[in-house]
Amino acid sequence: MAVAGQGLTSEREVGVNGTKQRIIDASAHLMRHQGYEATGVKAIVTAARAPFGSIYHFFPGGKEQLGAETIRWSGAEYAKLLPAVLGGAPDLVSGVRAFFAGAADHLVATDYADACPIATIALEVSNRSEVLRQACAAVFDDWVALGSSQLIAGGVAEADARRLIIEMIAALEGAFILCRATRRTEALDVVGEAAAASVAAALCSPAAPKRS
Amino acid sequence: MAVAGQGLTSEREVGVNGTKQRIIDASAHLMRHQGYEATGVKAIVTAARAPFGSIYHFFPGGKEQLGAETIRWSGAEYAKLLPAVLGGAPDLVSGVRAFFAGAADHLVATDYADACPIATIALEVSNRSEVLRQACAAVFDDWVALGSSQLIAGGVAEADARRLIIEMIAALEGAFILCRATRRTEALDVVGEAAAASVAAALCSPAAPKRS
DNA sequence: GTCTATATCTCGATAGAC
DNA sequence: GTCTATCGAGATATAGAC
Repeated sequence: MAVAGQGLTSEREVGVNGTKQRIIDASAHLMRHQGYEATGVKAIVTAARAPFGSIYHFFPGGKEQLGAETIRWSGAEYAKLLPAVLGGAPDLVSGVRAFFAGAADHLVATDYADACPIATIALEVSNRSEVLRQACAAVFDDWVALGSSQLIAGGVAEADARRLIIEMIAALEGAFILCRATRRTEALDVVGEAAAASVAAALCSPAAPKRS
Repeated sequence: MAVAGQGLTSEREVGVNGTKQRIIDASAHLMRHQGYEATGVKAIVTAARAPFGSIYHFFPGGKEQLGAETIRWSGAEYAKLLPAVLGGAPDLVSGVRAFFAGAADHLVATDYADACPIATIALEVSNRSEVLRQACAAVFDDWVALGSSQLIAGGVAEADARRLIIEMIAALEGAFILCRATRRTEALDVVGEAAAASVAAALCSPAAPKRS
C-alpha cells in the first residue's frame, strides 16, 4: 500500500480556503485529468463554486495566467510527495520503490485519471504558449534539483544524482502515459523496479562509472 | 547524426496521395505538435487543402473517428523507425543509442515540436474517449511487441525483452516531455545512455535460465 | 469584491447545391 | 464526391449592477 495518497489536496481541509485557492484547486484537478485545452473556465468556476467573474478578478491574464499558476502550484504540491515518501522509508532504495508503488496505487484508485499533474499540459502547450511552457520547465527544474538533493542525502554520489533523477522522472512520466492508455499498471511496475535497481547500483559503486 | 529524419511523411512524396490520406497526414502533423483538443477540423482541412465537407465524407464518425485513424496511422509509421534505425547499426547497443540520438536531433530540427506522435493525445483523451484511448493502447501494445522481437533478434533473452522495451519506451516518452518543456535535449541524452547501458547489461548477463 | 448578463468568437457538425 | 453556407453550442472575455 502507498505511504499516502498522491492527490494534491486530499489530506487537508479545503473549506477554509479562499476563492482564489478554490479556483486553483479546481483548475489543478480538472487539468490533471483532461489537460489544459479541454478544461474550460466555466467548468473550473463551477467546480470551485465560485462566480464566473472571479476568474478575471483574481487572474487578470485570463485562462493563460490561471494555467500558469495552476502549473506552479500543482508542481510544488506534487514535489512535497518526494521527501514525504522517502522520509517514511527505511532506506533510499525502498523509498524509491514505495514512490512508484504509491503512484500506481493512486492511479488505480482514481480510475487512471490522477497521474502527473502537469505532463498533459506540458505536451499540449510547449509549442503554443511560451508562458505556460516556461511554467512547466520551472517545475521540472525544481523537481530535478529537489530529487538530486534527496538522492545525495540518501547516499548517491553527487556526480550520479542528476542523471539518476532525470532517468527516474522520465521513467515515471513515460510509464504514466502507458498506464493511462492501457489501463494497466505494468509499465509503472517495470520502471519502478528498474529505478530501484539503478539507485541500488549507484549506492554500490560511488565512483562515477565510465561509459564509452 | 540521425540515421534518418524521424518525421512521418517527410521522405515520401505526398502529391500523389488522395484526399483522405492528405487529411490524415495533416491531422497527424497538427496533433503531434499541439494535441487533439487544440486541433480543429477546420485547421486540418485547410492544411490538407481539402474541402471542409470531405472530413465527414471520409470520416462519418467526425473528429473522433479521424482522431482514431490518425493515432493508428501515426503509430504504425513511427514503428517503422525502429527496424529502420536498428537495421542500420552494427549492433543492438549502438542501434539503441542511435535511436535516441535521432529522436533528439529531430526534436531540435523541428524546434521541439516533433516528439512522440501520439503521447499528447493519449494523455488528453484517456479519460474522455474510450475509442481514442483504445487506439492509443493498441499502438503502444504494437510497439512493445515489435520492440521485444527486435531486442530478441539482437540477442536479448526472451525473459528480459518485454520489461526492457517497456523501460525504453517509457524513458523515451518521459524524456520527450522534459525536453519539450525545457527546450533542452539533456533528458533524451541521459535516458539514451541509460537505455544503451541496460541493453548492454542484458546482453552480458542472460538472466532466468531458459531451456531453449 | 461578488456576481450576472452578455458580447464575440470559434468549435464540431449538417444541409444541400453542384 | 466536391464544395459552400450556415447552424447551434460552446468557448473566452467583458461590462456593469450590486
